[in-house]
Formats: sequence, structure tokens, C-alpha cells
Amino acid sequence: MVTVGGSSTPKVDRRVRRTQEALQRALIRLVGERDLSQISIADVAEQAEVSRSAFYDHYRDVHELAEAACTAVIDDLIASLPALDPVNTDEDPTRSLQAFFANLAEHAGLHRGLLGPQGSARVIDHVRRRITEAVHTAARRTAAGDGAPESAASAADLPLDVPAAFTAGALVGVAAEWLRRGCPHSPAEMAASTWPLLAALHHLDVGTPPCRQLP
Amino acid sequence: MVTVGGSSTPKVDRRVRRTQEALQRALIRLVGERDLSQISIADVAEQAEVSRSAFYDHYRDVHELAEAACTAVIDDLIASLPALDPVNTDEDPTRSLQAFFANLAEHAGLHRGLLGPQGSARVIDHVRRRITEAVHTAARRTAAGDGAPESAASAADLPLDVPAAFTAGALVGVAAEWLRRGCPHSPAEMAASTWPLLAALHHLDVGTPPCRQLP
DNA sequence: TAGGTATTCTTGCATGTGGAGGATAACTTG
DNA sequence: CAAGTTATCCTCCACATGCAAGAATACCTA
Repeated sequence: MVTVGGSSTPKVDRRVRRTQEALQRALIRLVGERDLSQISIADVAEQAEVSRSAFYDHYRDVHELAEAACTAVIDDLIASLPALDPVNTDEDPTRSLQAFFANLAEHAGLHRGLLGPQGSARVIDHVRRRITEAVHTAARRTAAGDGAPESAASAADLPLDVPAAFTAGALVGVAAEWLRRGCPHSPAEMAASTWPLLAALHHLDVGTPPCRQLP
Repeated sequence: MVTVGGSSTPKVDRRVRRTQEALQRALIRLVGERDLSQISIADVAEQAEVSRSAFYDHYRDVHELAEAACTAVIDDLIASLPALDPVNTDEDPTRSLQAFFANLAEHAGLHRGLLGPQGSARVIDHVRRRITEAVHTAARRTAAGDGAPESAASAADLPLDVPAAFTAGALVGVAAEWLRRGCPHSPAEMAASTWPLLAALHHLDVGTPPCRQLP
């Protein structure tokens, strides 16, 4: 098995990149067409113009590929989350929340296919954890006075941050429900409805210390 | 395919009940032992002492069985959610939240197996939607003055209730993260940490009408 | 560019999947 | 209890899965 390391690919064999990216693009395309459960490994390999056994050289199953394939998309989503940071005293704090929903809507087919009932538990868990981490570090950055950048330890080693898990789950819940209904409202409306709820959590957060992460 | 109707089984062939219940019990037992992805239909059928083809007479795949199998357990969880109702002015409002986490911990293996990264997107979605419905009807019951019982329409037909989806997702998020870490804190601690967050949403809910469900 | 290395491809296999058709057995109703 | 209904079981099938061993090929480095 050959796997590209998490970040900042320094020197990766061209063939590996080509194969992995082809497989990821193929999956993303296919998820837009039919349910994940109706997509076979052979389908993905064929769509990627790669042999079926090359698939197994990189990924154990479709879910592992899906997790890898959605990473770039997820990063985009997470990038639109600094709105959750209380220091962000923009004139319109819902702007980046709006970007979040817009981003979601833009790839609605993909997101619904991976996060919905026919999707992958692995992807759902991955997304939730990534957002949890983002919320966690944003909160710590605020609390610690914007000082040194936190050591980027995996969330698995950190204490259980209930508010972060709460917030992340809430965002995923709203997103999933919105996608399930076929995005019946504009990103602006969704942002306007969601923002007060997030704000209530923030104000509580900074106001009452008794509820923070458990040791 | 033979399927038992949703509620209040009036007259179901004894054989159907026996087979379905045996399959569900078998799955629940197996999920406690290994990952869902490592459980084959043949395994479940054998554990249930039922032929493999009888499985397909009732369920399309393992996820459909899992959804059916967890329904009873989910009902227990949802039963411990009236704490979310603002009218509930108990002396200790975290009591039923505590029951929620205790319930979760009691079947930790099952819940982690079905809701975690190796679980089933179908189950995750099902749980989230059930909780969303529960929160939604609880909120409406409160707002409408405890009057007539709402027509029990499926959540799919109702307008998108952002606060309900938000709350439900949040609970699932906290539960998933807690389970993932191996339930490192007592249900009492978890309830104490989670309650203020829920309360903040409630107070906002009753205080500011601008953010309700979208039409 | 030549050479060693690493990746991909081909082939093959044991097992799991999803389901159709028909025989057998169990249940419900009159 | 007898008759008819209905679920389960058995046997088959085509296809998908996950993986292994070795040949063929593309890549990186010197």
C-alpha cells in the first residue's frame, strides 16, 4: 500500500498522484450520478482509467476513497468557519456562515450523496471531527489571547470539548437537513436562521466558565 | 419482501416476527463483537438460525436491518428527551439528559458500532431525524399552548425547522464524540456540560421570534 | 541516458452479494 | 380440523469483493 502523507506533498511519485487523483475525481463524478451503494470498485477504476487492483494498492474500500476524496472539499467548508470566532466583530457576522451554506449548495449532489442516508458513516464522522477540531482551536485561540499558535495535536489526544462537539454536530445537523430537503432556502436565509443559535452558544461560552471542556 | 408496518403491529404472522426479531437480535449481538463492515449477511443469518435467503425476504442489506434493529433502542433514547422542553421546570432539569447519556453508555458498544466511523450512514441519518422530529414537536407543543396533539406528519412534509435540526445535530455530535473517546466522563458530568448549551438555545428560542422555522 | 526502484497491470482464487424459481413447511381463517 | 394462504428454505446464477504473486512498465536519481 502506498499512501500520500497528510499535508504538503514534498515528493510524491507522479504515478501515485495520478492514480489517487484520478480515483478521487472518478468517485466524485459518480457520486453525483447515483447512490454510493450503487457504485462498485470496478466502476470507479474504470471511470478513472485505472486497473481495479491499483485501487486496492491505495484504498481499502470505497469509504476510504470517499474520505480522501472529500478532504479538499471539506477544507473549503472549514475555511468558511472563522465566523464562529467571537473576536470576529464584522459588521455582518453571517457573511462567512453564508459562504458555508453557499459552498454546501454548490456541491449539493456530492454532499448529499456522502452525508445523507445513502452516504458513508466514515465521511460523516470525518467531517464532524474536522469541524469539531476547527471550532475547538478557534475557541482556544480566542480564550488564550491570540498568542502562540496551538500545537496542532489531533483532537483525539485533547480533552473532550463539549461545546465544540456540540457546535460541530449542530452545523452538520442543519446542513444535512437542508441538503435532504433539496436546499429549499437561500444560503442567506439559512445563515440568518443559524447565526443567532451559534451566537447564543458563544455568549454563553464567554459569559459562564463552568461549562468548558472536561479534563 | 414482507415488512411489518411502522406502528402498532395488529396481526403479523408469527413467522415474520420471529425471523425479523431473530435477525435484529443477531445483528445487535454481532455489532458488539466486531465492526459492521466485517459482518456478512451469512453471519447474521447463521447467528439468527435463519436461512440467508430469508434475510433478503425482509431486508435489502445490513444497513436496512441495522436501521430496524436500532429502532427500539432509539425509542429509549428519545424517551429521555423531554428535558429539552422548556416548560419542564424541574428542580434538576439535567435529570433526563443524564438518563440520555446513561442510556447511551449502557449500550456503548452498539451505539459506537452503529454511529461511529465504521457504522452506518443510514442509521446515523435515522437517529438524527428522529431526534429532530422529537425536538420539533416538543417545541411546537410548547409554543401552541399544550393544546391539541399535533398531527403526526412525517418530518419530510414539515417546514425546515432550523433550531430543531440544530439541536438534534448537536446532541448527536456530543454523543458521537463521547462514545468515540470511550465515555471518559460520567453521564452526570456530560449532562452538566451539555445542559447550559441547550438552555441557551431555549432561552433564545422563546425570547426572539425572528429565528424560527422557515416556511 | 542508464540503471535500480517503485508502481501498476494481469491473472487467478475463495468468498460475499443480491436475487429468481420452485419445493416444503408453518400459520391463519373459516 | 381442513383448506388456502404465506413465509421460509434450497438450489442456482451472475457479479462484486479483497487480496496475492509475478510480469510489465513508468519513474527518479545519479
